[in-house]
Amino acid sequence: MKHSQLTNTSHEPDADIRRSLIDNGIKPTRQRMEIAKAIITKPQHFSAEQVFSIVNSDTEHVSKATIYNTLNLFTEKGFIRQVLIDPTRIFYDSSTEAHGHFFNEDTGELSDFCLDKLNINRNQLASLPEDTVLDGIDIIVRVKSIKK
Amino acid sequence: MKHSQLTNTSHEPDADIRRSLIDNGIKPTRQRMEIAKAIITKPQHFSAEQVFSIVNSDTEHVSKATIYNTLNLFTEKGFIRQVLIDPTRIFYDSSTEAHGHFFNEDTGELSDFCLDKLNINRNQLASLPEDTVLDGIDIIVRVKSIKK
DNA sequence: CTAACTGCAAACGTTTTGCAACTTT
DNA sequence: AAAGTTGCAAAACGTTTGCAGTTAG
Repeated sequence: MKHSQLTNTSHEPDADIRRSLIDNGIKPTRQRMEIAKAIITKPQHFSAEQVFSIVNSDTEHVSKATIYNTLNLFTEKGFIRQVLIDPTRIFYDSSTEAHGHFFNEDTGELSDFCLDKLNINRNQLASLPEDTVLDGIDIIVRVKSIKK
Repeated sequence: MKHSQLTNTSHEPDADIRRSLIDNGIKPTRQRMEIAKAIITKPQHFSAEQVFSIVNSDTEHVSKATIYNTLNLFTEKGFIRQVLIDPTRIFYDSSTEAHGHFFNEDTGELSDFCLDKLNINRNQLASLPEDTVLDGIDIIVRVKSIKK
């Protein structure tokens, strides 16, 4: 499922976000609301640095430490997820639905693909290591631009 | 030159490693041999730090910068590959064959699984992003220990 | 001899942390 | 007042880089 914007009954976007945070067990402070808003409004994949810029281009201000702490909190709570692609920095994904990533090594572009086509889960679920449960599957398909 | 135990004949393991490096277009210097040896001898998955310790527990010495530079070189040349699992450091894998990784988030254990079962490639190759070619597929299955 | 490689330490960029101040109850 | 949250600056961390000296072919 997507990060839960469960109640879309309200017409105020803030209310939805607040609800969403609460549903994920996150206390909605001003800063967390700002960050959540930035995440949901802006492109699906983002770095901490990007969130920092977006949030602070606004009237409100949030410190870098809080950005990092909050993104970590959001990740723990399952509100967003990390995408480990670039060894030099963490990317985040506002969709927690099962999907794979295309990563273009030349351009840095990151795009999604649907996992429905692949019958991964069933095959592998049977053969997980001893005494473990599935927590998630990360699939990154690295591509390069065709040189002309 | 330092006291080298590297003067060997064809049936010594060093010769194989040297060959292997050359085959990958890597000039076999003393340090690179040391590092390659450490990698091949020790567990399949390792961090730069681990390589540093292994290599320097020996009589010979290799600096940290050279460890990093060499691991990067080895990766470029396809002699090893990176495994991006932990946002805080890069892991490497001495097997470059196509395979997936199980990562136990509780214990940090990393193990392989075979991709033969999965019919990923064909399906996805048809639908790569425009003007791109496949460069590699990384699959990480995250698991957690069952709590008793 | 020349080009390639190495080591050191310093630089780098991202992320985390310590702590005082501020909210919220 | 207690508990939780935030901001700042500094620290910490893994990794990279500049450059002088060394080594390989």
